[in-house]
Amino acid sequence: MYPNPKTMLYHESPFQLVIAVLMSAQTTDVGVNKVTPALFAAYPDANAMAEADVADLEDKIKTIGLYRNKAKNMKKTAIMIRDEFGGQVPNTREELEKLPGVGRKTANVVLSEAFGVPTIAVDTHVERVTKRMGIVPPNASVRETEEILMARIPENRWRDAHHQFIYFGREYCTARNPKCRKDPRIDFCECRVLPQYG
DNA sequence: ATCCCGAGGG
DNA sequence: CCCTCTGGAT
Repeated sequence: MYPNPKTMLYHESPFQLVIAVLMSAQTTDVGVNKVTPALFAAYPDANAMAEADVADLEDKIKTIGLYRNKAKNMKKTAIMIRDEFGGQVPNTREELEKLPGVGRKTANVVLSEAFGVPTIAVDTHVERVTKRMGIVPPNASVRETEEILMARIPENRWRDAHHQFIYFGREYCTARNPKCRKDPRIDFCECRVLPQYG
């Protein structure tokens, strides 16, 4: 199931991936993909976005959540990549997390998608799905969740597993009204009986 | 712990 | 109406 998993975020370079993932916080990838074509047409790389007017960045991404913070962080990130990383997106987690608006989850996505470094980025879907499945204890932090999953899953499958959890969470093991509740094939998922998942 | 924050779904 | 969406900074 879920063959050839990859990010759904539109991008044509590591820089565009950083910006797209930065924008995806608390926002659907469909919503991000709706604004990135025009955004990247105007500002295709770090040098261009570093010179952007923040008000214009806001205007171009206005339809996504948290857009003011994101527009500000996008410009700062572009400037930092231009001035401190020689115009190239850094390929270590430590450097990536120096970029404003880039935390561990975003850095992990960029590392695995752009640079082939195996990671498991823990987002809202990964956390919900793995906790419901019982792979991760309910009270585990995001960081603990990542470590438990890395210990449990072979390294060469980390990247795919990340996407598979997300697809499964999006389409089936949804936050509200999970499909398992009405699926006769499923009789093991605790969502069926535990009211807190209803 | 709180804030940011629009679109889409139920 | 309310909840959720590939979070991060303070």
